[in-house]
Amino acid sequence: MRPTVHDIAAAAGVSLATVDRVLNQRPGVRHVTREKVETAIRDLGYVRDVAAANLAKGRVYPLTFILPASDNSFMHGLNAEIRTAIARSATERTDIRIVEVPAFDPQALVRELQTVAAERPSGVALVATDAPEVRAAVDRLVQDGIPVVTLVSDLTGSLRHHYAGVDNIAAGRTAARLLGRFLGGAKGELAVLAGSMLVRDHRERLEGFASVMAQEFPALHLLPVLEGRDDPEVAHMLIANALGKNDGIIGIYSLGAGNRGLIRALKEKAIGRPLTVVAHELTAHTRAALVDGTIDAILNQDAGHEVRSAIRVLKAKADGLGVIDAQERIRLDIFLKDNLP
Amino acid sequence: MRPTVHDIAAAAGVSLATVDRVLNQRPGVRHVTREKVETAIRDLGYVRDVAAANLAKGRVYPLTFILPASDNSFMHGLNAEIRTAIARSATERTDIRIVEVPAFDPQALVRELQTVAAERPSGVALVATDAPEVRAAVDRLVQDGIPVVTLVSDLTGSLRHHYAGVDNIAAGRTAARLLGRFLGGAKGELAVLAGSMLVRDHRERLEGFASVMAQEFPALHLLPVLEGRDDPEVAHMLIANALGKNDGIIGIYSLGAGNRGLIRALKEKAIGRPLTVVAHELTAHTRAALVDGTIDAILNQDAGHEVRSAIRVLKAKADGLGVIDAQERIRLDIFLKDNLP
DNA sequence: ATTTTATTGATTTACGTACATCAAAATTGG
DNA sequence: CCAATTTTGATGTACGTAAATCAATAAAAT
Repeated sequence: MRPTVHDIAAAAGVSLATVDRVLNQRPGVRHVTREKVETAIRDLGYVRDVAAANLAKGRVYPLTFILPASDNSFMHGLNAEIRTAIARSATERTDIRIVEVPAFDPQALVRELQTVAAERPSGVALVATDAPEVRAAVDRLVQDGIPVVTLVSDLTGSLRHHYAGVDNIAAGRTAARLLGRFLGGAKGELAVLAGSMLVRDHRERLEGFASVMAQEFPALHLLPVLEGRDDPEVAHMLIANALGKNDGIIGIYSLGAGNRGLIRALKEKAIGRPLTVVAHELTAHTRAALVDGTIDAILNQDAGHEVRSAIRVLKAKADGLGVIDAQERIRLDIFLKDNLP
Repeated sequence: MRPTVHDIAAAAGVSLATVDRVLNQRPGVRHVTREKVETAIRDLGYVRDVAAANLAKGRVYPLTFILPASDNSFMHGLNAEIRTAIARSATERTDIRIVEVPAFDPQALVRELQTVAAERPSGVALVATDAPEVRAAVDRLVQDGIPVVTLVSDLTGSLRHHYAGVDNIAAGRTAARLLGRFLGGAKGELAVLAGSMLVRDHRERLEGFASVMAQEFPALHLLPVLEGRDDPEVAHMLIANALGKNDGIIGIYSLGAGNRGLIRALKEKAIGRPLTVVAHELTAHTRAALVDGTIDAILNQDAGHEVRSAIRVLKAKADGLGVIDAQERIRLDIFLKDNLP
């Protein structure tokens, strides 16, 4: 049987009230007594029954998710996953709120972080915009004792407790090797379509991609990055244009959103032309394109996993508990047409 | 605030005891009364607080994992993951037992299932051997009201509640496409190394592999399957032998265990020879081989995820609750040297 | 109409923890 | 050494549910 507070009290030779004071760091316990209790806790291997504790406290976890107000499939999907999690709130004792802030606007994000901090939620998850002032604002939250996890886009160098997202450098490297190997030693040019070089995850993907290409596939030459602002229309224009005037393009890496435009351009301009395409994010559009052969591979991060992981981690941190690292690692999914879910 | 049993009692105009009788399907409630209570439950959207219920019941979930006594890295890893889960038993209210049975022996598995059934655990997870008598034994367990999930290897057509493992046909298809694309249109022969064709997952992987190869890569010719019995020594002998007498082999698909022997054979016999290799299961050996270029891609199933998923599902089923399907889907991991965890 | 049986209500205890209150004991300061 | 203060103990209530007991009522059988 697992030890209870009663066992601790008996073992330490103190009363239940004292054990409670130690456990919940309430004042009024002498140093030596506190140590006796802590020793007993360690000796018996006591772990607080979180379910019972939460019941007694009537605890709920108010969590705030701060997302950029971007209009693309991925963000819509992320939003939907959070709303699904909200639907489970009753059973999970969470009280989740979604806040949207203008995309790519550090100031707005900082202001929102301050507003959120004032509400003292049990935890905050945010899609980080990579800027020093955001880092500072996050650090302030953490120092205030509020657990923070970054979602999808990390904020390295900050004090955030956890990052629920994929390793984007590895993603770029993986894309490069897939593309390089699929092209089987052919010589030619590669177009790279990104959302914006101002976003950290896009920069990182490009960095990983370029480095593997340079080292291992010298026969493939990278054209200057096309910035589609994650907008299908812009992406369409850029890709159609590039394919139109450059016959040497044999491969495309789309590392951002807005793939709807990319796919349309491919269907118009690349008929009968051998083109190997690797894109990010599995959506209805990219999925169809993968099945019909327009796209050769899709790299994906599972938004549902990211959201559930963020919630688990925030709850655990709020309770001062550890997490199962392997479980919280967000994996890079590689989809070919054969292993679609 | 979420409704409690008291609210249900008030709404239905009955006493707490009656609500309890309905909720826990105890006898002594008239049909009409039962319906009144059930209506109130539905109207108020009552969901039982599982944490409080478990606390009151002092509930633990005795779970039994039945594994084949196979001596390969994957089974060792699976075993280790279950032991890790056992270490979390205290906080998760589980009481997990591992039982080993001779591998590939339906009779032994059936006997064990009967023994286990007699102990009436809250749930059973088993690595299924595909045989009619096993199916029947599993069905008996399920009809007895004991939740059953298959682990790693499924038992289609049985009444098992859930399968915690990957889609092996998709895995084989994916391997075929990776190998085919990496070989870039070259013409030649492919060696396939399996454990045993008596195991369902191996048969399925081969089936998927062969079908994509036949349909989409006609220039590649499959040699007869080599059965290495998941044994490194046998695998080494078979592969060394095949490479020695067939110069036309340009690719290898290893769909079972025993990759240590495969890797050794490759290092001895394939120096300077262009060979594309796709293997299953990420272990210390295959990982090193992927990094040094001996293997080109590894397909993997995360044993930790499988075990945690099996436990979550068994607990949920034992409580008559639903599961989050997307969360319980075991994904096929594709590892290139760039996205290793 | 009376007995038997089936339903229902009322009430209590328990699970493990949190938290509050008041009294008792120990320690500290002067 | 006494008073003031700090520390500790004892005890009770609460959280939402489970489970048991016993009394009370209703319905069915005789």
